[in-house]
Amino acid sequence: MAANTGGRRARLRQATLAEIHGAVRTLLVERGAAAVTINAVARQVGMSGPALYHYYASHDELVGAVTADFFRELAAAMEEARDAHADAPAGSRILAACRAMRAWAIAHPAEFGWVFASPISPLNRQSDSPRHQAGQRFEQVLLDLTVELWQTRPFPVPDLADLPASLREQLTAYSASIEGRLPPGAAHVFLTCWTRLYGLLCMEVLHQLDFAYTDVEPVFEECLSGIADVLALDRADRPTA
Amino acid sequence: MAANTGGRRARLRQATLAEIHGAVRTLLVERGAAAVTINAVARQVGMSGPALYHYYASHDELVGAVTADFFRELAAAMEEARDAHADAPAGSRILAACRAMRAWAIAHPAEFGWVFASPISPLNRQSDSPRHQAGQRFEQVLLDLTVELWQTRPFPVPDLADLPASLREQLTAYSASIEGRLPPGAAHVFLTCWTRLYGLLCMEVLHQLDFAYTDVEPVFEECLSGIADVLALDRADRPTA
DNA sequence: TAAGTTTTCTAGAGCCATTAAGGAAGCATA
DNA sequence: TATGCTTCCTTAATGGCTCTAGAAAACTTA
Repeated sequence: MAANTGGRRARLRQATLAEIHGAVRTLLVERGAAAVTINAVARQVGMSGPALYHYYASHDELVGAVTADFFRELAAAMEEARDAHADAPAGSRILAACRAMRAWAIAHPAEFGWVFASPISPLNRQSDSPRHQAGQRFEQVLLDLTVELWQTRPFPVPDLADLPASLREQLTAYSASIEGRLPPGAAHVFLTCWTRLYGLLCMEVLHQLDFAYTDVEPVFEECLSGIADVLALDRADRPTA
Repeated sequence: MAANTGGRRARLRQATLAEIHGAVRTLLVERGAAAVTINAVARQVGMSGPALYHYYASHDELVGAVTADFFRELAAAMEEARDAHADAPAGSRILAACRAMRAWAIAHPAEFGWVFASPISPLNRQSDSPRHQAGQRFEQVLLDLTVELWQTRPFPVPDLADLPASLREQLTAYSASIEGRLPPGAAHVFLTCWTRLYGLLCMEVLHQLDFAYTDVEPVFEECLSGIADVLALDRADRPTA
């Protein structure tokens, strides 16, 4: 199946894969998730339905592969924002990365919905799936930045003794899972910020805020401002949008 | 189509509708959303697929009708929590209703996922759809409680002049849409709390927190505690879980 | 009992995912 | 150059799905 990575055959295969991914995305954006069927994708790239099974073993796998693309694209957008001012303090780069995340979501609502606001099939939840891998790289971006902030300018953390035992244990486990790069208390702050950000974007994309807001942007900025408070960022570290 | 509401036919029809709703729910809970097909539901109630079209015009409409059930059930659970201690201050009843919301979500994850964490079809977004109606009743619960709190023990609100113009306009519009029961500043506080609560539950249900938490309960309690702070609730108004 | 209404059925069109079996073309080796 | 392996693609077929159409059955009412 997997040919030598350099040959002509391999290059053709890569081109076909790219075309397939493009067709999936086009269908998703223009006609919705339900329109992304194996048959429709195959038609779009000019082959018969079953031929697609030479590239992906199932519909789920195809969806997972393209979703991984989206994760990588989103991560790249955030990394670009992060690195645009490499000399700026970590705090302002965190906010820049968050804004980049929302900007990508606004520019690509269909893709964002697929990435975040849709149930993940069991296949794609396996830790060796491309989707899971790409998701981890994405999570890494904000985590890395938070670690950097923690090391250069530690933010206030709650007293572990004040937290319920169950939460303390979970935070300790999570801290260990990121090789202790953040101690449990700092991990708690990180996760709190992450939850607020992610929750708000999820709701926006799922149209759960439509009943009150037509433009979520100022709400998002207020959320960022809350995050900046929690992370004790200087006023100087808070570029205004 | 619609018979006299009292007759024997009408009663039979109601019974069949109830049986259909029950079958949908069973399939959803036991075999997932993808298993809820017109054919499977019909098989479950012992009729042929097309017969179901005498009750609902489409798969979407059926899903919307059952989702409306779930909204009503959730709203009822919250109302029950709210009314369990009718003499308690509004603040503690708000927290009780929030806990009831999460309790229902935990007890009925599949249903909750359908209600909140799934894209809404255009049909069910129409304001005359049962789903939309039931959703409004649900939203009412926390809104009513917040209005009561605002009237009995007003919480601090931000200075409108400090908010961006766009947000101010949207809040004014929202305040008008609820007949001014909350002024724009109070509406802002309400929506902020609502967003946090909803966002966290959404993420929990969508398994977006699995990478860090195995048990979200203490995280939820912390979120509630934050809400209690924003609403300036007394310590006495904060029953511990 | 006769007419009308409501419910249900079968048949079928047109999708879908997926599997099976086989043909054509590229490519390496004898 | 001839042979055989690999890759890519095809058609055919299975069994599911939504939804439509038209006929039959059941029940209500006059």
